[in-house]
Amino acid sequence: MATLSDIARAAGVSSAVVSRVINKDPSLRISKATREKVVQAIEDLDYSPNIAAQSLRLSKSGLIGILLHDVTNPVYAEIMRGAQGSAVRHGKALLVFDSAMGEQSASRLAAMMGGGALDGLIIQAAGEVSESVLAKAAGRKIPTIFLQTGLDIEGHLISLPDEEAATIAAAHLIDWGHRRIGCLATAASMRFTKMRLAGWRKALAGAGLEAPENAVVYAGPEMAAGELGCAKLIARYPEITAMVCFNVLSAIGALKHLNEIGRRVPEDISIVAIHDIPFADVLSTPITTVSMPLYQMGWSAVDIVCGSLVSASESVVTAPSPRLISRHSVSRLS
Amino acid sequence: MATLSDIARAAGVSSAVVSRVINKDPSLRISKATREKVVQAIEDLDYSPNIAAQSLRLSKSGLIGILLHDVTNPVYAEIMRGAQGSAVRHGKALLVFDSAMGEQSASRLAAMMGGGALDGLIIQAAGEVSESVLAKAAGRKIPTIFLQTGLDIEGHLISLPDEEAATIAAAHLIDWGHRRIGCLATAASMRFTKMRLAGWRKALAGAGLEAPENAVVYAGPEMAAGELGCAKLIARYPEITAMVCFNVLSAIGALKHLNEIGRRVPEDISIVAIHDIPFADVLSTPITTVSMPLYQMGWSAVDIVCGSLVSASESVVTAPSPRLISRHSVSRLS
DNA sequence: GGTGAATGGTAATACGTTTTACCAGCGATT
DNA sequence: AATCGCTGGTAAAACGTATTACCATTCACC
Repeated sequence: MATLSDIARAAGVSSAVVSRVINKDPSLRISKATREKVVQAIEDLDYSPNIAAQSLRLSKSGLIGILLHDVTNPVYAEIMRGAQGSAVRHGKALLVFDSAMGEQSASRLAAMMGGGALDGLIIQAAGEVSESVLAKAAGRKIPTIFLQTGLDIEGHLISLPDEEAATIAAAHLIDWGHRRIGCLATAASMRFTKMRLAGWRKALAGAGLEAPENAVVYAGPEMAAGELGCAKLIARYPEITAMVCFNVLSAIGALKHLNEIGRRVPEDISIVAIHDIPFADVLSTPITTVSMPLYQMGWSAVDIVCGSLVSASESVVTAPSPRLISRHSVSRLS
Repeated sequence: MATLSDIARAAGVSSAVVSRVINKDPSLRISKATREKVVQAIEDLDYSPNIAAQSLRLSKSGLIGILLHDVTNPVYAEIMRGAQGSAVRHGKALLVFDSAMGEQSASRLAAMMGGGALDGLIIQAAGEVSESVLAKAAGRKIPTIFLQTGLDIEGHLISLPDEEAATIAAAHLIDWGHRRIGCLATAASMRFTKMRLAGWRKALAGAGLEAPENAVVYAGPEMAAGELGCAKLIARYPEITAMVCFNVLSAIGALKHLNEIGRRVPEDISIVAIHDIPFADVLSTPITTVSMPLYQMGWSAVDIVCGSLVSASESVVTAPSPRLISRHSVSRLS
C-alpha cells in the first residue's frame, strides 16, 4: 500500500534516494545517516515495491513461462520442479501452462507474450504449441528454450543424452539374452524420438542384430497411449521378447495391457523404460528403467533464460548421466 | 513493441479512442469508420497491450498464485490442473510455487504478494506457509483460499467431503469382514486429517467396533513417509488386518514396505486409500481407493478467487461425490 | 583565497495504459 | 434564434518506479 514517495516523505528525502537505497546502487553515494532513516521508514511502513510499476519501468517482469504437455505426468512434473528451483534462486517466478488443457491455455500464453509479461519462455510441449505464440516470442526477442525438441524458430535447444539412454536400455536387454526387441517409441516427429531410435538401433547393430521396421510403434507419453501402443506392437511383431519404452508412463500403460491379456512380465515379455519414477518399485512388476537428468534439465533451462549460463544454441544436459536401474521387468534368456 | 500511441498515430486518432476500441466499452460511442481504422492499425502493427502498464493502471495483474506442497505428487498435480483450467477460462494465469522447494519459494511468493502482483492466492500447503506471506495477503486484501486446511487468518476455506470419504473406506473394510482396522493418517494438525479420522471412527462405531488410539499413525503425504508410517503402525498395532491410508501416495509407500517385509496385500493386510490415481491398476497389488473431486476443488478455488462463485467463508466441493473404486487390495475375511 | 573535485542530494521525465473531464459540431426542439 | 441533447472525439492526469541530468555544499590544495 505504501509507495516510494510515502517512504520519501516519511524519511524526509526525495524518492530518488529511497530508490537508490533499495537497489543498493554502489556507484551512488548515500550518507550513513540518511540510509538509516530510509531503512527505518521502509520498516515502519512495511513497504515493498510495486511489481507492476517496476515491470513497466524496467521492461522486466520477473516472470518465466513454461509450457508443459501435461503436469500430471511425473516426468514433466520433475522438469517443472527443477525449473521452479532455479527460478526462485534467480528471483523469478514460474508461470505454468498445461497444453493438455486445450487451446485456451496457449492463447493465454500468447497474450502474455505479446504483452511483454514474460522474461523467458520454456517450451516442453513443442509438438502442440501454436505458431503465433512463438512468433510473438521471437518478435519480442524473448529468450526461448525448447526442451528436447526444437522448432524452426530461433531459440535454444536443450536435449538429454537420448541416444545414450536408449542404447543403455537396449544393450541391457541384449546382454540378458534378448534378440527380438521392440520399441514403444514416442511421437515420430520429435527429435528425441529419433535420437532414442538411433540409440536403440545402435545397440542392436552392435550385437549384430537387425532392427526391423515393424518393431517400432509410436505412441504418446500417456498411460492410455502406452496400452494401445503395446497392443499394436505385439500384433505387428509377435515374436518379440522385450521392448524399450521411451516414456515410463507409456511403459506403465504397456504393463497394464500385458497384465490384462495375460502376458507375464518379465517371463513372457521384458520391459525397460526411459525415465525413472519413485514408485517404480511398487508396480505389478517393478520396472527396470534408465534414469535421466530431468530435474537438471528444468534447472538449466531457467539458468539459460536468466542468462547465467551462457552456451551455444544447443546443449545437452549430461549430469548426472543416464543410469540403468535394474528391477524385475527383465528376464534372463541365456 | 508497438504502443497504444503508435496505433493512435497510425489511425489518426487519439490514444483514448484506441483504448476504447480495444476494451469495447459499450457506453462510449465510436463511429464505425474510426473503429475500423483503429482495428486495421492494430492488425497492421501487430499490437498487443503492455501487461505491466495495464497492471499498474488497473491494479490487477491477471495472476493467481498457488502454493502446493509438492507438484510431483499426482494428487496435488490434479488440483493444480483444475486450477489451471479455471484460470485460463477467466483470462488469468497461474503462478505455481512448490513449498517443497524450500524457504526461497515462499519468500519469492511473499515478495510478489507485497508488490501487489497477485490477484489471488490459493494455499494448499497450509502447514508450512510462513505467516508473513499471509499477513501481506491480508494486508493487501487479496482474496485468499485455503485448500482443505485453513489458518487463523482471513480467507475462504474449501474442503472435500473428508469425513464421508473415510467412512466409505472404513465401512468397505468392515463390510468385507475386517475388525481391526488401522489408520495411516496425514499430519495431525491438518483439519482434513481430523475430519477423516472422525469418518473412520464413525464407521467403526457404526459396526460396534472400538477405535483404539494406537491404531492411528500420522505421516506425511509422501511415499517415504508412508513406508515409515506403515512400519510404525504395524509395530504399534500388530493385530491389524487392514488400514485406511489418507493419501494414496503414502498408501503406495505402505505397500512398498509391506512388500519388503514379506507381508502380502491383501492376504495378510488390506489397504484402502483416499484419492484415486491413474496407475492404481498397475501396482503390485491394485489398490482400492476412494476417489475425491480434486480437479473440481482446484477449479472452484480459482472460481472463488475470481469472484465468479460467491459463497460463504467455507465450502465443500461435493461433486462428483466420493466413490469407492474396488480393486484387489482388500481381502474378504468373512 | 580562489579553483577543482568530491560528496550527498533533488527535480523531472519516461515507461504504456485507462479514465475523467471536457469540447466541438450539429440536428432537432421550443 | 436560442437552447438542448446527442455524437464522436481529445487532452491530460494518474498509477509507482528507476534514472538521467542537475545543483548545492564542503573540502583540499596550491
